[in-house]
This record gives sequence, C-alpha cells and structure tokens, in this order.
Amino acid sequence: MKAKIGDVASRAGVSPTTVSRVLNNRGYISQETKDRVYKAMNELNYFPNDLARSLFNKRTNLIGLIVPSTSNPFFGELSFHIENICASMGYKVMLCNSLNQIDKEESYVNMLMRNQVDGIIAAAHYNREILSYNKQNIAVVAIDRYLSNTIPVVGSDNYAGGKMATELLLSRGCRTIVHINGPLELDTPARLRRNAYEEVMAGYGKQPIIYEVNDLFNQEDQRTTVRRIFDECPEVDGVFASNDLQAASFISEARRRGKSIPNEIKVVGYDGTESALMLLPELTTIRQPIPLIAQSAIDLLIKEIEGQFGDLPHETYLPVELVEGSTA
Amino acid sequence: MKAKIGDVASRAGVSPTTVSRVLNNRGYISQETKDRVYKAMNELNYFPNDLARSLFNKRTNLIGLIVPSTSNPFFGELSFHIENICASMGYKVMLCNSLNQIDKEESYVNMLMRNQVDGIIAAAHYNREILSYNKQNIAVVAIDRYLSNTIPVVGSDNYAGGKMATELLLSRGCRTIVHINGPLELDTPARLRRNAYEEVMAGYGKQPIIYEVNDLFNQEDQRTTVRRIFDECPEVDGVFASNDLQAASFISEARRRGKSIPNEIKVVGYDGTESALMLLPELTTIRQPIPLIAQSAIDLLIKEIEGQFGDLPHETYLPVELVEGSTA
DNA sequence: CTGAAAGCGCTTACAG
DNA sequence: CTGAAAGCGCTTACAG
Repeated sequence: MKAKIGDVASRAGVSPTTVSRVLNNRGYISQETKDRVYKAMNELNYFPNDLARSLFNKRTNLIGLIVPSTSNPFFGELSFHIENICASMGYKVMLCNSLNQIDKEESYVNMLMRNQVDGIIAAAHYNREILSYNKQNIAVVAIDRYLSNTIPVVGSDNYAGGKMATELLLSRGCRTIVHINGPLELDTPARLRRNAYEEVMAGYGKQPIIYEVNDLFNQEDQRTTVRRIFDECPEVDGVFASNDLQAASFISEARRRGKSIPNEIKVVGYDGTESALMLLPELTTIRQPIPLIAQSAIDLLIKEIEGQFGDLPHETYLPVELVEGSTA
Repeated sequence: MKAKIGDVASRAGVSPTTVSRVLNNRGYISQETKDRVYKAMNELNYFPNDLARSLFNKRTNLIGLIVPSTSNPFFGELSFHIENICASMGYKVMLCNSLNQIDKEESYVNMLMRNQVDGIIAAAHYNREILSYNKQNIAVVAIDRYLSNTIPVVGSDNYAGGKMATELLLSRGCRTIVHINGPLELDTPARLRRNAYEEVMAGYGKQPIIYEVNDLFNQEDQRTTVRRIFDECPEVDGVFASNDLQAASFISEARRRGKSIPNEIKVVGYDGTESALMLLPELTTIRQPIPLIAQSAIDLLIKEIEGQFGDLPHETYLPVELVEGSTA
C-alpha cells in the first residue's frame, strides 16, 4: 500500500503535524527530527498526496489548456511551450483538444472547473462566446480569440502580419492577390489579418478577393477551397494564406496544375512553425512568436490567479517576423 | 463563493448524503427529492469538487502522458489522439514534455504520482530505464520504448516498416543506401527499423551504412548529420530516414547541392504524419498508424488500471503502410 | 520545538 | 426512501 503521512509519522516517532511541517518546511523543527522524518519517508517510499493538499489549500497549481488540436503544428508547438514554461513554474497542465467544437469546449470547461484548476488558457481559431467562461469567476486567458471583454487576449500582431504579407506580394508585382481565411462572421483577432489585407489592397486601389474555409482543420475543406480559387479566379498570381498548411495545400494544387511558384504565382503563409519550416523550407511566411505568446499568456494568467485583475491589458499583440523563403 | 454540497443540501432541504446520492445516481431517491436537488444545484450553479471525490474514491480518472515534445508532429498527433480517446472514455490527460531528458522525465513521474494519476503512458525515442516506473506499482504503458519487462510496449511494426523502406529503395535500383537513425546504444523497438534495414541489405549482399543523430529533436544535429553524409559518402543514391523531419532535412540539403530527387537520390521517411504529408506531399514514407497506437495504448492501460495484468501482451506492433510519394 | 483537534468537500457503510 | 457519522490524506491555527 501507499504510505501516508501517518505511516511516516509513526515510523519516525513523531506526529503527523511534524511530518507535514518538514514536508512544507514550515515552523521550527530540530535537525534531528527532520533527519528522522526524511529517513522514514525514504524507507517507506513516501510521496505526498497532492489531492489532499490541494483540497485543503484550495490551490491545485493546475492549469487547463484548451487548443483545437495538438495535431496542428501551431498548437502542437504552442502546447509544448506552454506546458514547458508551466512546468518550470510549478504548474501542471491538463490538455484539452476542443476541435473547435463548442459543445466539446463547454464540457471541457466544466471538467476543468470540477478539477479545480487555478486557471484556463483557451486557444482556438473560432467559436462564439462560451457562457461558462463568464459564469464562474476563474482566471482565464485567451489566445487569438475574444471571449469576453474582461478576458485578456494574447496573440501575434495579426494586423502587422497581414500588412507585411500583402505588401510583400504587391511589391513583388502581384496583380491579383487572393486571401484565404476562416469564416467571416467570427470576431477573432485573426480577423485583423484580413482587415490589414483589405486595407492595404484598398490603398493600392485593388479589389480584395477573399476565400473562406469553413473548417480550417479540415484538409478536404482546404483542398476544395484551393480548387475553387483556381477554377473561379484563374488569373490569381498572389496568395496570402491564413496558415501554412493552407499555403502548402495551395502550392501542391498549383504544382498539380503546372503553375510555377513563385514565377507565375507567389504564396505567403502564416504561422511559421518549426515543423512547417523544416518540411517546407522554401515557404515564405509570417512567423508568430510562439514562445513569446506562451510566456505572455502564462504571465497574464498567473497575475489573474494571484488576484491582480486591475491592470491587465485586454489585448497583447506580439511582434511577427517575415520569413523569406522562395515561394514569394 | 463556490457552492458546496452542504449549500445545495440546505437549499433543497435535504441532507448532504441525499445530494451526493442524486449526484451519483446511487440508491433510491424519490423523484420529488431529485427535482428539488437539481433545482438547488442549478440555482447555486453548483458543480462537484472532483478533488474531494477522488480523494475518497482513490481514483482520479487522470492519466499522465509523457512525450518528448508535442512540437514534433508525430507526438503532437499522438497526443491529440490519446487525449481525444481518453476524453471520450471519461479520462483526463496531464501533459508532460520530457524533451527526452531523463531528469525531467523522472520529476514528471514523481509529479504524476503525487497527483494520484491512475496510469501513465510514456512515449519517447530513447532514455535508459527509469527507476521510478518500477518503484511504484502503477499502471504504465510505453510507446515505442522498453521500460521494463513488465511494462507493455506499443508501437508500429518497426521491422516491417524498415523492411518495406529498404526493399523499396533496392527495387528502385539504389546501390548505396544510407540509413539515418538515433543513437545505437538505445534498446528501443525503433531499433528494429535499423535491424530490418541491416538484414535486408545483407540479404542483397550490400554493406549497411548507418548514420546516427545524437538528438533526433535537434535541428542542428540533423543538419550536421545530413551534411556529413554528403561529404563522406558522395555516392549515396538512397536514404531511409528514421523520421520525416530528418528526411525533409536531407531533401533540402540535396536540393541545395543540386542533387535531383528522386533521379539521383531516392528518399524514404518514417512516420507519415498528417502535417508532414500536407507540407511535403511528395514525400515517400512509412506511415505509422497513430490513431491505432493511441487506442491500443489506452486499452492496455485501462486493463492495467482495472487490475488485469496477467494476460497483457508485452509487445504490440501495429501495421504500417507505405505512402508512395515521388521522392523514391 | 512539537502535538491534538478540526476541517478541506466529498462518499459510503450503517441505521432507521 | 433518507440522515448522522466516520473517513479519504493532508494542513493549519491553537496550545503547550
């Protein structure tokens, strides 16, 4: 059986109180007692039950992480960095893949609350407001997504990124530039990429052409959209895709149709994950500062957990970077 | 404040016992009482504290997942599937990125034990035995990795995969085939890929040429190895890489050196993740059945959790599939 | 410097 | 069909 604090206590000839004290390094304990207790813990292979501790402390050091799917390289890398930083700060991470489905997300939020998480980091491309986030008063930080006007949002500087991408394509002489994005009705910060595209295009007196992919995680949806672009808009000579997988999908279809990239069509992606850049190093893309996004989200969350709600910025946009490959 | 079971009880005019009963659907309760309790729970926005429940039940429905890093597409996808299946079965997942560092892994195991996880799924490329796994008697399943002779291992059929890859290269006429793998000294099932390569080569009277990458997750290590291959073995005309990122790294270097693929050099990867196939669709590779690996690992783990140790297979190898791209 | 007691929020025998 | 009591494994005032 698992040893508990009482077992350690009797073996060391002290009270459970004392064992707890040496465990938590609280109060004064004679060195001799300490040694006896440590010895007993070792002999019994004792390790404390964090459930019991947390129950008493009303603090779990657990945070819930909701991402659409760690299969997507952006969220896979984001999850890695978030968990990694959390671990270094003594926080544990419960992973939730919402697949951007609102019902899943709601039940995850519920589950996390029941597990008494200290806070939640919610990342997703879209989804309307989730009531549960407001009902309970728990620390929440959103990544690239507006959840409510009290929940801080962290993300890349989407506007700057969209602007960079569009301007690059224009500067390379593209005349018909298509932008591929998620559904319009969603009011996410990622929409700023689209806004930037539209405004830059307008500034050059050009007509924006936007294609929407219903489900950014659905390969089939992506392909269908790409095919539609070629069919409906054969004069396309520039594409700003909302993520790298989408850009890759476009590039493949272009090759299949014998269109040369970047000669005939230039393509810029978004995200710039390590995986994408290893697998498709020629891709020109806008790199999101994933480690920085992770760090900022955690910093904000911890401030919330510690009760500093007042002075938190509602929106934090971190700088993006143009990765110059050879597709544009 | 958060409502607790006593609050619900007094508002519904019953005892906490009764509330607990309706919560758990245990014993006989009159419909009228049930309704009153549900009403009170709603009004108070009550949700049970799983910490307290778990403490009593000695069951958390929590499983620990240790992967090297979700940044790697293979483990990102594996994590997704594992969490997804777990969620559908009422299990929660605590994510741990070990980076294949033994000290990190040990402290994760410790943390997981303190959190009373019901079981652990440990995936990693390498690492010697971890004592902690044996010290405690807890349910553990390993993915592509030998932890001890009592811990079940799940993985792809590495031998078949290695054979397929090597035979494909031979059948395409390659004469100098290099295999890139992790450090030799590690006794992982992934080593079977290497064994298969060696045996097939021997069968054709060919000399195996193996290059080892120290840290499979280090891009720099990968590149260095790739460059060494070109420098030391310029006659190479076939490569079987131990994973797709490595294959991609080789392909990039080949392009940089003006070597045409597949004309001058043919390349086969391993893993066949969705991301890799979207970003580098021309890659020829051996696809691991990731969803099946996830499912099998969970099935085994749950059997262990439920005490069925006896009849569990020590090794489970799931079928791989050749993805015919155009790099070989 | 150390211990007995109460309590964190639940659940389950045991009674009735 | 329902409740009072004890206990899951800890920690923290409160005493001494």
